[in-house]
Amino acid sequence: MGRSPCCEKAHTNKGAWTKEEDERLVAYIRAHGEGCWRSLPKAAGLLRCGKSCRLRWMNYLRPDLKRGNFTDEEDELIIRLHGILGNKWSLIAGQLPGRTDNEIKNYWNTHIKRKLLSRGIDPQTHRLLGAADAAAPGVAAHRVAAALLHPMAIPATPPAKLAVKKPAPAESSSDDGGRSSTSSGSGGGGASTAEPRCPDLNLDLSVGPPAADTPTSHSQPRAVCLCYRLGLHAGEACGCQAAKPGPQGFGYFRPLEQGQYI
DNA sequence: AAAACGCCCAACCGCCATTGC
DNA sequence: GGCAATGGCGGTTGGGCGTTT
Repeated sequence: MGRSPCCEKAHTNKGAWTKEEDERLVAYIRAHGEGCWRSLPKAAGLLRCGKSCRLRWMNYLRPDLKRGNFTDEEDELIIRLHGILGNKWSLIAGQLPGRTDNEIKNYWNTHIKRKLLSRGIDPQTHRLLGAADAAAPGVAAHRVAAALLHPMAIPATPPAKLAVKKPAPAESSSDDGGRSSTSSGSGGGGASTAEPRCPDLNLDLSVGPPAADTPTSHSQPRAVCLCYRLGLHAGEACGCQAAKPGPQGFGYFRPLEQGQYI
């Protein structure tokens, strides 16, 4: 069941953008804002597919983008977030102001993977390379790797899929909003289901040595609830908002401020 | 100096989720 | 409820550029 192409490829440019195309796109968005990407190319006089325009704007032309090398702090943050979120580049990008998912993805593939490998850590699983077999039941070797990376927060396994849905359709995209509202603003899907989301994340943020018998029992349980960051407040749809570090052991973290990192 | 090689990153592609009719 | 349109995301590709031989 193939889908129709997003545009008439016969009449669209491909490949690198020219300066003139960039200027047209920027001028149009400045005048009209980010609107319907489908119709934007025609309205802006561009022979480009709408998706291509969106990508160009998001990844290159947006005025709030931070260019230049990643700092060591950003490096470590990406590593830690990847440990929590897996290849959810848009979610990771949501935690790094001025960075795009594409940029982070590229940076991961070109730099961080090698960096982790040089540390003897599998970049995909965040486990120590070759140590998984030796791990005793319930004592995952990657916790050791996680501890090497950072004293907190590496999950037992990256979540296969975060149950993320837009909490409310009300706010349309604005500035970075399209991305951040979809990414960090999502997660409200839980609002429609009684099923607690956070336990699904399987966040294992133990710091000390885990209890030998059960993987989920920790002497000093500690976890980050991303629900808050994802836009859930006051107990919406989250089993962990009970969240006093109580029986469930979930800590409840404030959303990050600008320039503040996990 | 030139060819070969490797790296980096912008852009494309295909799929999935959401929205509107 | 079903379908099509659209937006968004993650994986992959390929051209440009710097480095090595």
